[in-house]
Formats: sequence, C-alpha cells, structure tokens
Amino acid sequence: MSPRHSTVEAARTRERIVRAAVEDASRLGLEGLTVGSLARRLGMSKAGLVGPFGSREQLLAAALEQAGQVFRAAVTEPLEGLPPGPGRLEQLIDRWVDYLADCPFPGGCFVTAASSELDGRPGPLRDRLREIVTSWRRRLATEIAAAQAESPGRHRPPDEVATTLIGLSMALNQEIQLLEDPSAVPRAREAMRHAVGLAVGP
Amino acid sequence: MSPRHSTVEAARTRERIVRAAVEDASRLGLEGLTVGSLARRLGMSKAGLVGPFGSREQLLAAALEQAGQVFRAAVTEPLEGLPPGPGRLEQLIDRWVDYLADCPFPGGCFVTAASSELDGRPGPLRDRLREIVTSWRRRLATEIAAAQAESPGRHRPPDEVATTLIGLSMALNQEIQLLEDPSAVPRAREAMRHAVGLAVGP
DNA sequence: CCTACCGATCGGTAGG
DNA sequence: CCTACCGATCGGTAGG
Repeated sequence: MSPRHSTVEAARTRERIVRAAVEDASRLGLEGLTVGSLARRLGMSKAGLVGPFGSREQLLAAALEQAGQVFRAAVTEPLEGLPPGPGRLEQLIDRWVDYLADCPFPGGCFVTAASSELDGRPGPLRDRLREIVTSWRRRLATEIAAAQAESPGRHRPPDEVATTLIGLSMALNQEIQLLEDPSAVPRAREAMRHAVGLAVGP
Repeated sequence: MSPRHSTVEAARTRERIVRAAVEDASRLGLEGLTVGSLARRLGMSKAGLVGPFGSREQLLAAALEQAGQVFRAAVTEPLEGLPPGPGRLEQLIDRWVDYLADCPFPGGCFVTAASSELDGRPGPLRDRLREIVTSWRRRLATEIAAAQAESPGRHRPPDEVATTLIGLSMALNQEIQLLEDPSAVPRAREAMRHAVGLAVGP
C-alpha cells in the first residue's frame, strides 16, 4: 500500500520542473519561457518536461501558482499570530519591502511582471492572475481598515491606501530591477509607512 | 532639388510601420511582436517591413521612441506655458490620469509594460528605457519641488512623492487593464492629489 | 521518461 | 519595395 517509488519520483520531478519554470519566466516573462530551452537546462527531453502538465500553458499555470505561494510565504505567513492593527500592518510593509529588496525571483516580483504581460492576453492565465491580484487587494484593504480603526481622526479610504501601497510596490520593483537604485528601498519603505499613517523617520 | 517622390513615400511608409509596431507591441509586448505577423497585417513582405530599420530590434527601438513621444504629447506638452507650482502639478496629474484612463495604446501604458518586460534583458532597448524613465522621474521631482515651494510647512521629499505618483500610475494602469475596474480612475486621481498635498474631494 | 518526427513560424539575407 | 530562400526553433504528438 505504500506509494510506488515512481510516484514519489514523479512528484519530485514535477516540483523540479516548476521551480525552474518560475526562474525562467521571472527572467524572460511567461511568453518568453520555451519548453525547449527549459528542457535543455534540466537535461530532459521536451516531452518529458511537458508530460506531467499536459501542455506548456498548464506548466505556466503551475508556475504562476508556485509564484503566488512564494509571495505568501514571504509576506503573508509571517503575520500569522499577530493581532490586526497598526503593528501587523507595519510588519506587512516590512516583509513586503524586504521581499522586493531581496527577491526570491531573479527578475523581480513575478506577479507584477505577469500582470503587465497578461493584461492584454485573454485566457485562463489572465483570469487566474486577476483572482490572485483581487484577493491580495482585498486582504490589504482589510489590514488597512483594521489599523485605521485603532486610531482616531479621519482616514483615507482603505481602497485608496491599498492602491497606493500596491503602486509603491510596483515603483520600488522598477527602481530595483530597471534603475538599479539602492536608495529606492528605504525611500519606498518610508513612503509606505507614511501612506498608511505610521510614524516615519527623520 | 525638391525631394524625390520616393523619399517622401519612404518616410510615410516608415511612419506607418512604426505606428503599427507600437500597437502590436502594446498588445503583445516588445518580445511578442513578430515581423511576420506585422508584415501580414500591413500587406507587406517581411523584408520590406524591416528594411527601413535594418533589423527587428531597431524597429522596436523606433517604436519605443514613438511611444515616448505619444506620452509627452498627452501629459507634458499641455503644461507648456503654465508657471511652475501647484496649478501646473495639478494639471500634470489630470493629464496623466486621463492618459491612462483613455489610453492611446491598446494595451495600456507602453513605457510601464516595456519597463517590466525589459528590466531583466540587458541591451540597448533596456538602456534607452532606463534613460526615459530616469528623465521622467527627474522631471516629476522638479515639478513637485516647485509646488511645495509655494506652500509653507514641512513636506515629504520630492523623490519620495515622485515614487508615489509613479507607483499610483502603475497601480491605476493595472486596475484598468487587468482588473477592468472603472472605480479606479477617480480613486487614483484623489490618491495622487493627496500625495502631493493638494486639496482632495469629500 | 525517451527518440523521432510533424507543420508552422522565427529573424534574416541574397538578389533583384 | 518584392520573391525565394536560409538554418533554427517553436509547441505538440506518436509510439514506445
């Protein structure tokens, strides 16, 4: 009744392929990933590479899911256990900036790049990405509202602040990846803290 | 001594090709543009399409320049004649948001998409794009500093505000192109006005 | 997981 | 500006 060796091996192989696919897609874009060069890099045949997924597009879908997991592991999971409020929002911002500053993907934020690439290409990949982005926006707005609820006075609408934070993450990603400007990291961190109403440095 | 007819025709053809290239690249990305399908769409041969530019990459470079021109015509040129200060910054924000809301490119902001696509691909296209983005950042920071100079009190650093505005433009572009959320336009406009310290609506 | 192959398309060039 | 072609590569499949 124990799993056949080949089953374990198959899962390992699948995992190995997905990780390599995420790397390639991060550097070259989802459309830039080709099964031929990815297979060559892994020392496999094209058929062996695509087989576990059925098609190139389903391999890209698996890579997108994996990238979402990596983002959540870096930014969202460290918050578990903290009570909602300004302290947790501050942690979220720090984890988010750290994720962009020391990015687990060689080409910068995978979801941002995929969004720009897929927004004009209808299909299941675009649909799934829209779900991922929408869900993250909702999560952000909830965290912001919880933080605002603990301090008196008028606040900007949580949706607007969420847009500002997402925008700052995109601008930071550009300043790191395209402009290679090391001053961008502290600047974006301060801007995020200011946008949500946290005290900011001198 | 008058220019030969063929010279005028050649310039017209070149212009026509560049415009079509910008459209294709906006929808499919710069890497997604192929000379074969672009030639077919224009009823030309591949050789005739690429000839005036020398190579596909130089055609892409021409498309990038053209996209920069379109952006400046929409956002920067309308400001000419206005004195620096809050009024001109307000106009800049409105033209910028309008440009994104009713975009001259079918796939959304060309420069933002190109930035995300090229940031991991070293070469002359990336170098040129970096110049374009850097120059725009500088211009923005100058406009922000001029507006701040006219009002008393402490202000956020102009570089930080420039990052916030650029980020908001990217987030708005995503909300329009990927999420197709019509509420994004007024929200981003308010966020930009707030970020630069202009009075915002109710 | 492999080899061997499919038709289609890629960017580019020779020659006019 | 064209036709006609180059070698390379694309994603996918048949058959094992």
